Amino acid sequence: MDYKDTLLLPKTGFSMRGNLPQNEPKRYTQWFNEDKAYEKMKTNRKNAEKKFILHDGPPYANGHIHIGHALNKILKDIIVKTHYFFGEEVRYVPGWDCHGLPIEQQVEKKIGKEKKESLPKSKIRELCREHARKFIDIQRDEFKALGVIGDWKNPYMTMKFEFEADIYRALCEVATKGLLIERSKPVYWSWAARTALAEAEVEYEDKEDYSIYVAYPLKDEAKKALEIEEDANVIIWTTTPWTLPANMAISFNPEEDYVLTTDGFIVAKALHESLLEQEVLKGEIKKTFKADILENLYAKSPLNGKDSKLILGEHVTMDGGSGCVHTAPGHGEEDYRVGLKYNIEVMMPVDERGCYDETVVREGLLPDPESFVNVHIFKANERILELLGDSLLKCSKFTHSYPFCWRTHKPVIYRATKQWFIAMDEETKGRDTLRQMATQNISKVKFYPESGINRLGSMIENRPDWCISRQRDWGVPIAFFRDKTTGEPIFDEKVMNYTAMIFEQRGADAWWDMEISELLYPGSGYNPENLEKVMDILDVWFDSGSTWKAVLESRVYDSGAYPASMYLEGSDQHRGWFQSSLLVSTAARGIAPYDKVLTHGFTVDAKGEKMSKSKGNVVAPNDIAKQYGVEILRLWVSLSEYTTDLKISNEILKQVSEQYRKIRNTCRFLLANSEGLKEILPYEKMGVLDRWILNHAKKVFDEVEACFKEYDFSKGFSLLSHFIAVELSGIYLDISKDRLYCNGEKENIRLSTQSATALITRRLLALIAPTLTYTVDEILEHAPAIIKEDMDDVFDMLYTQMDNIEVDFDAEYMMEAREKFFEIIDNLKKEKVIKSTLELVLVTTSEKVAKINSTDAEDWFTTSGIVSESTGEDMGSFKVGDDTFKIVKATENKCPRCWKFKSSEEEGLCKRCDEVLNA
RNA sequence: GGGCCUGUGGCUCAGGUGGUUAGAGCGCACCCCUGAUAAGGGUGAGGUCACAGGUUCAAGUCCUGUCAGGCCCA
Repeated sequence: MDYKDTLLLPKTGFSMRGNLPQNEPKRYTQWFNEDKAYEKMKTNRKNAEKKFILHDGPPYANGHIHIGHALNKILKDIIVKTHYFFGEEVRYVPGWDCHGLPIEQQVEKKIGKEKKESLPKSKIRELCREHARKFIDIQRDEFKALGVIGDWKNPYMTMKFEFEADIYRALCEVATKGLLIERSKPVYWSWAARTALAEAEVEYEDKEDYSIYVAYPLKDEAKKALEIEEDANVIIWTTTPWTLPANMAISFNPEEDYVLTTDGFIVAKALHESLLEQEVLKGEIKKTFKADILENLYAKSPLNGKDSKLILGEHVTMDGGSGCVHTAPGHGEEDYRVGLKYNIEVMMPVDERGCYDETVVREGLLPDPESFVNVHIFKANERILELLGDSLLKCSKFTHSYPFCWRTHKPVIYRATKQWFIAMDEETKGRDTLRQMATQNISKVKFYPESGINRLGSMIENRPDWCISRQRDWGVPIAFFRDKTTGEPIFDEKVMNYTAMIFEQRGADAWWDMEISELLYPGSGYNPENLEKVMDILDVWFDSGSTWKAVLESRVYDSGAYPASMYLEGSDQHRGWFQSSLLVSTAARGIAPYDKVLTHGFTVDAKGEKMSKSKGNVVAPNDIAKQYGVEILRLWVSLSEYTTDLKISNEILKQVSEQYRKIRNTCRFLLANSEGLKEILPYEKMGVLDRWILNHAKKVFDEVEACFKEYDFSKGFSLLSHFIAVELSGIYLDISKDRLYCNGEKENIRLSTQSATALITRRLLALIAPTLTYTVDEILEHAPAIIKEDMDDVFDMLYTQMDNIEVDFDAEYMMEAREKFFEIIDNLKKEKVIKSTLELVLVTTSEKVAKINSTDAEDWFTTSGIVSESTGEDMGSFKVGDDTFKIVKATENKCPRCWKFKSSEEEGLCKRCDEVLNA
């Protein structure tokens, strides 16, 4: 007779394999239908004690998403859900960054430069808007395909009218605090196109230039500092003679040695030899000194006799030239920076066409200055060389890589123009400086990982004033009026409020479309004739830096509150969004916009190298979803140490798939084994093995919970995986089979195991739900009532801690015994002496074993008995402490039903099975 | 070149304030089961803790330097 049918074998509709790539999209579609999942999450936690608000950092609305986006959004989703399944109210409103140069360039590429220039600004902006909208739709679908849940029905976009108005309002707040200033700063300038260029609009090409060494005589004070009477000249080197009229200073390296030569020249010691070889000078070293003794003294320009300040700068290198750097703050980024430090005026004698203007006359920058006015700078080089006369120590030509305009393909120049800045070090209206306030605010933020505070802190400490103006079309205008007669901007609150109101209704396009008279509120008292519009737009970092206001504070979004609980982005955003948001929020409100900042690293390939198209090691999220399933990608995120670089490759994904399979199958078995249970057995009626696993699970789950609450998912999942593989699947489920399969349906011994299984399953599912939301949802569909309770789907789940129950079971001792037992068993099996441990009986007088119920004890080792003495054939023995365990062959017969060797007669049922069948 | 960070078996990760033969899971090899079966179980082999110095009775753990990699600047 086949007794198989009399057993209570596992039964479940939950399949072993998930067919994730085929099945995931269907479930996701249901979740996102009418934002059902997100709405349910909001409803279920209404008025929860705690609230967690994740404020989304906006991706740029251009292109498809890559694996980095996927990591970012999945991690956000896991964190939001972690808070959710632990019982908190959550908010997550995703958003997009829409303005900025890359989109403008895409549009220009599409319609061509000529057409772009002929179209009205509002038309171009409309095309940019279309482009952004198209990619927002694409990316939104791609993010949803990753199972990321949020307010997809009403995401934020920085180009929405209300949003543009709020960005502008944030700017007004900064202005009102007195932190908005105008100053000249050099930018890339295409004289051919008469426009400022962004970094991305510059291409490098070869260009032939002069290489000249020029002598600048020291003034008396400087000579005195050097303790010399005779004349001495600082030698500078430059490739752009035309910038010499704007020379304001000479920079020395503060660390390096400088020398005075016998022929009266001053150069860096490290370069003296090379200058001798080039025959720039002939003298030997007469005196060595550090440049700080010359600091703030003067040399004289050989061109115009004006003072040139001697200053110190870290940017001065020893890899060429003379170690004494010609410094013209109007014509170079580094020159400008060091100039700021020494309070040096920005001289800018070149107009937008690249010609000298009246400045050269007014300031006397050249001899016979009138003859230079309207002369193009590149045509002035030769005349300037001539004017230098004997001061020109050496002149040659060479070819080097030089920035060119990407449209006109003409060389560009650095040219100082008026720009808008947010002042870092201005003490206005009785407040600390922005830098001080921001630094203080950082100290109140909790960083994950903690090193983030150093990174953001040192950036705030060292950054220059924030230049927020751009000379572009696709952005929020710096919409201020300027008084034509005084040149002063008008920061009148009523005027600004009215402008903001217009933007809210018509978008920022109004700034281009409407007349000044229309933009002023009726009865403002200003004369439109005497006003002009500032036509610069805002740096897009200011846009995203304002999202705390435009999203968290806005009534347009159900986004939670300001400040947010957390900002979460890649570590590159220390430079970007974390900083811009901190500065705008601190400037406007005096506080940081976030309580916590969490950063993740970048995705790299198996070798730890960055992904690039040229290397061909790029992994696309969609390919992973199609090959492995989104759950695998999500599990990869949870298993990875995200604070550092994250490696991803086929091998790694395969490994993650194995882990997923283990989790899935264990859950399957858990479901199958708790099937049919009506209610949880009271703890005091449970068997010792069941009490042991409950006790152990409690310890593990508590620890996992603590890890997850600190966002340490990889550690939490390691603990969980270990528990699932070793104690749960490896031991407990294996040793429970006899009790579950062979005993009667209503027997306590069976109900006890089922109860422990159900209690563990509920918590286990809630712990993995933030990561494997899809899988848990699928599990619940097939879960028996005792696990499912009144839940409709995964979103009804709530994690609760397990009860603490005591157990009189020395797990460490019993584990050791089990390990030693199986060491011997392995040999017995390999030697073909036995096939199954059920053929064996253990003989021991161990007190620790004696106090355990004998059925539980034999199940622990999966043997047919544990006795204190036996006459069976000796198969080996082992010791735990002082206790001896002897392994012997079972002397009774194999029960055809339960396979234990406990039957008194051949082919006869054992006592237990007999009772079960005849009950 | 500067700032921040990372480097433990094939893979993913543990290793408070330095202290026994460096741990785990996965993978791999071998074996068992066929009543979780495109599952389950057992045993085992894998590590110069990137490298080189130093501090110390003692260093994966502290210090210095080098190399490799990442992000951000210049």
